[in-house]
Amino acid sequence: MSFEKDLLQAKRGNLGQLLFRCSRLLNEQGVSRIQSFFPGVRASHTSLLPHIDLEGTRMVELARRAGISKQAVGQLVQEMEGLGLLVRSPDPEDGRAWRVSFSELGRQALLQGLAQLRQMQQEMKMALGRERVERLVEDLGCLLDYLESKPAVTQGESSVPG
Amino acid sequence: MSFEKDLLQAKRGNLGQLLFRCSRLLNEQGVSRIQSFFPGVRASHTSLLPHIDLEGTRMVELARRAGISKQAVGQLVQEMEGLGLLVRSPDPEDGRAWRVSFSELGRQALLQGLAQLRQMQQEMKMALGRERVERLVEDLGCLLDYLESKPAVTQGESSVPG
DNA sequence: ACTAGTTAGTAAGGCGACTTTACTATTTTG
DNA sequence: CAAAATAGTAAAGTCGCCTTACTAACTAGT
Repeated sequence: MSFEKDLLQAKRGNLGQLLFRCSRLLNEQGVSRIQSFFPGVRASHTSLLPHIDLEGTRMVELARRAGISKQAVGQLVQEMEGLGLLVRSPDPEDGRAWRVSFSELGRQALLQGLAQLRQMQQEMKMALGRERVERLVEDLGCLLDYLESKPAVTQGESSVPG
Repeated sequence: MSFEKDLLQAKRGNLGQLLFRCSRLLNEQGVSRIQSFFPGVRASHTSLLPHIDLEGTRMVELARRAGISKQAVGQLVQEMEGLGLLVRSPDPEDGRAWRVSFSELGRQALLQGLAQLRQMQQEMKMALGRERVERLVEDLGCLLDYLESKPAVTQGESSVPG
């Protein structure tokens, strides 16, 4: 039970740490690229985009898909509506509901954003090799499936020493 | 230039999205395990732990290593000191400075936490295969090196349509 | 048709994890 | 020894959420 050894081992090759830092860096770089040609957009906005269907999506459905509260979605949508990227139109089938969809400007901005992402991935492939990047995507997909399948915490009590 | 096609392609196999979600899930599961036998610890606390040396580390150095402000470190350290996990002692070489180090309880709690992490990684290897997990760690290491070597934004202006 | 219960969305306030700006107390340097 | 740098603290602000509490609209049961 050598504390130092455990500690050292934990520092290098810690999957969680690696994931966290990669995720943060990649996200920062992506967002800063997008902001450079579309100021006002923030990182949190982008989390909603992949969940908006072309024919429009209800806010409650966006909240469900993104895993955040209706109120948070409300705020994000309001901000992006203010930027002219999204539009809300009343749901024809339900007087309480609204459908959120892309404006024409939003569609074009999104296309630009996607082009940036493709370029980033391209640069990454040039630096790391196409194979490695594709392998990474595949392995991460497996990992995500695994993590999402885990039913929260499966653990008996442990005693706290001291 | 089909919008639908681009959108669909972006949704599946998006490295950023994968990283973000894996990172978040893994972190949540790890923290919830740790909390189950050591309540009061929060996710943000753990971000500091790998940077605390055995012989103690100055707060300004912790801030530098963790990439956050001195004030943020100050708050985290204060909270963990309150939990009895860390201790601050005046730096013998500098009257302004304090050295942050683990208390005996903190060391034991950390050992338990590390054991949990090892167990998580073990379960993961059983589910995904040892090879895949090790490959993932290695590839993520490469990706991190690449991302950290990038000098912020290298980009010319793009015109915003509209 | 009318009440009861559910659902879509809004409002207000709070919290966690930071940051910025401004400060004090030391230390180093010229 | 004065000037600049550095370690840490204090206070207030920001961002991205959540919880609680509501209104308005829809749906089902009688």
